[in-house]
Amino acid sequence: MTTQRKEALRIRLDEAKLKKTRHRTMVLDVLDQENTFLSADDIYLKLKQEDASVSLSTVYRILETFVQTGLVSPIALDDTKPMLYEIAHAHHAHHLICRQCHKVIHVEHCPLEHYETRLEKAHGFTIDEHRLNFYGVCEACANTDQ
Amino acid sequence: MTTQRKEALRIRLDEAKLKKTRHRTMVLDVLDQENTFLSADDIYLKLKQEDASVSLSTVYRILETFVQTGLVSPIALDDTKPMLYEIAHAHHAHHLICRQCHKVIHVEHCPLEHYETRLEKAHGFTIDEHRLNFYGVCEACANTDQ
DNA sequence: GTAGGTGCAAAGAGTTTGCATACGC
DNA sequence: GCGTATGCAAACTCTTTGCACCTAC
Repeated sequence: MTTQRKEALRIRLDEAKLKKTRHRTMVLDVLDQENTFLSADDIYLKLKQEDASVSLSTVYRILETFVQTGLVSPIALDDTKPMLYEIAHAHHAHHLICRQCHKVIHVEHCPLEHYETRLEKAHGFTIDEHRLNFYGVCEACANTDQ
Repeated sequence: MTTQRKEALRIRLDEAKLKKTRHRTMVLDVLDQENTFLSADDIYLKLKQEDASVSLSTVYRILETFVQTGLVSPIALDDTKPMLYEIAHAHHAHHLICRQCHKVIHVEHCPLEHYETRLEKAHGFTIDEHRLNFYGVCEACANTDQ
């Protein structure tokens, strides 16, 4: 990790009003670099490669903190057991998720804004969030299949 | 459970090519009656009220069978730990989920069909399914809040 | 009668927690 | 130096599995 990059990560922790510890910086770095859904264990293993002295429970605690401060979003993908996490994106986004390679494509455009208002009126519901994911097979996997 | 209702449930099991056991009928009955998301444990407790001799592992095994035959859909709701299940609906549906009482409103209309085609072309992705859930507060909960 | 469904207990996976120590501010 | 982050181990929750027995067909 370059000094410059490290500094950028530390600034983001600072903005979230969190102590800038080595482990938090590393977890944020991994999530930011990968830019995909990762489990606590995925992150733990990656950290291990750089620094032997990390514990899985710390990763869980850091992720909990990050979720609460909005740095990271938890994602209940499909019917997978371990909870997955991704770096929070500035914009509300949807996902195209490949069932084979688990690659995730982020779709920033949201077609549902007007529809949401209609739903609220129709059902007397106050909506604060929606989650939309598409599942299928990406181009690369479709090609390697044959 | 009336004889008539029991018979209707048994026919549905038969159509799924499953042996019509007492426990399977009961699990299907609970899911059908409640028409909401239930965890394996929720179902287990309800069955216990009618019949003491049921085990939780049987409920899990029945749910797995039902999911495979398409009678029931597993739902990874939000960031909840236990997996939830609901009776499979004939039509693709979306959900309005109340964060307070966990009531679920089913929305049968889907505004995404054309959008999905556009996405497929734009990203070279073959989409086989999408999941759309709205989170917020229902009318009843909003009223009791004050 | 046979294939497969079920109960029980034990194991497994993922996650959380208590406590002593280490570290950021 | 104070408050909190962390490591370790143990506990906890949800789910699966092995095996003997039972039930639907």
